[in-house]
Amino acid sequence: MKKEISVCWFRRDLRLNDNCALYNALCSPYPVLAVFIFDPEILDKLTDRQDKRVSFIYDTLQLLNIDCQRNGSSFYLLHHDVISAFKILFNDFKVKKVFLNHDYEPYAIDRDLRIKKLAEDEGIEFHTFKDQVIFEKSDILKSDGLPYTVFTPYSAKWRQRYAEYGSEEFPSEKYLSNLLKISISGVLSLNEIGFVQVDPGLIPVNLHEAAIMDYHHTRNLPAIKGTSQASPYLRFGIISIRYLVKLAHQLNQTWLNELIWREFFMMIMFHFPEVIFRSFKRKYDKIPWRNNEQEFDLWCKGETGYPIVDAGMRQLNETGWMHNRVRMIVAGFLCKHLLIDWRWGEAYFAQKLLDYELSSNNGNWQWAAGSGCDSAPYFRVFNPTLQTQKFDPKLIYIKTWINDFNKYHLTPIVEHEFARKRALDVYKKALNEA
DNA sequence: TTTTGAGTTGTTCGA
DNA sequence: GTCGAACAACTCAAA
Repeated sequence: MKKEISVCWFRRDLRLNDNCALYNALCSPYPVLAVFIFDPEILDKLTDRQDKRVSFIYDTLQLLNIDCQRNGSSFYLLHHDVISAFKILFNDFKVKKVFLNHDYEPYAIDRDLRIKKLAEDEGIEFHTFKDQVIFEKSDILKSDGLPYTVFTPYSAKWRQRYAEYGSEEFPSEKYLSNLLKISISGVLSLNEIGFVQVDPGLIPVNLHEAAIMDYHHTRNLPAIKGTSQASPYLRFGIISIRYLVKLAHQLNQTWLNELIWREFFMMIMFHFPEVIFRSFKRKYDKIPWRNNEQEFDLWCKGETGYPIVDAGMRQLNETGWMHNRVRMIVAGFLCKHLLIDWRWGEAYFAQKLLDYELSSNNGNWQWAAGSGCDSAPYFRVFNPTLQTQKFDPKLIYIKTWINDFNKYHLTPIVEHEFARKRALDVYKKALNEA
């Protein structure tokens, strides 16, 4: 007689505390099996067999497994396409209910619908929840019922809603004794998934009250730890968004705004999934990008001859993280100075960033290129030298990421004033003709 | 329906 | 050195 259970399918919510789907699963009448599926459809697209993010996920799952074991359970890891994985689960157990948290990316929406159908065809209940954002999909709409495309009014409505409803709580951690009592032998290794174990080298999160309260003063200075560096943890749901928003709401409205931007871009992608391939402002797809591959390669390697750009790219290449101010500078440089399609930069960041998240990466690249909703006006061209004077005047950040700065004598890939005028001309012409 | 005010993060130029 | 205007109009959101 197979055991009757509920399955909680983890994806980008890798925590046992304050997890909405897990909480609801644990409150179901059946013991809960925690499951993670290494999805070949996602993993096979990764070019680096030493991808730090895979190790990061794997390490996190090991920790969750230890917590499960404390409760007499195990975290069940599978490596199959999702349909096969669920067929295995449905075969090995008498699964009564499946619980999971929403994921808003087009691939994930389609994937989850396929599993929903598979489950329901077997007479298994399929329950999904909002967990990775405070407000999702169409929670925040204009008075005419359409989604916002301008951040500031969206943000105002978001705050108003948050003030009205506050934050819900899903104390899943209190009910872990309802996990299925099971011991799984032969735990899946990273090698079996096709990856090599590496140290993700994560920077610890800085959520000290004082740091958050100073955020609006320090966030633009890449040489100091003025940002929370929470993004990789938030991206995989290791930290709960409800917890971060609560902190932000109490401590710093500028920081809260950044969390609202995250939800804004997720909402934009949900309603306008075509932004993955096209400019939000379609006119901007008329820009004749130069797309010089040698120049792109130099940008990737951090050899443009502009120290602030090169330092940023080297920080990204070495650590998988880049300070936000510097992300704007390097992104603007690629699009404006080099006139390279923002999609190229977006794809490179997607490969490298530990905190890579489709909607934020896309939204921010389109912002830098000027093509996004509510983006920088096209004639705003960052001057790398001025940006350095303003935000890294003592060259501390630059010297941190450019080894032996005294021997750094790269000729600038393009002269600023020339590139600025060229960008303004090309953009102006393309937008006027469109 | 029309009007009004506003719109993440800058830079350059010239008075 | 400081400051306002130009950069470019255009679209959005709300009253």
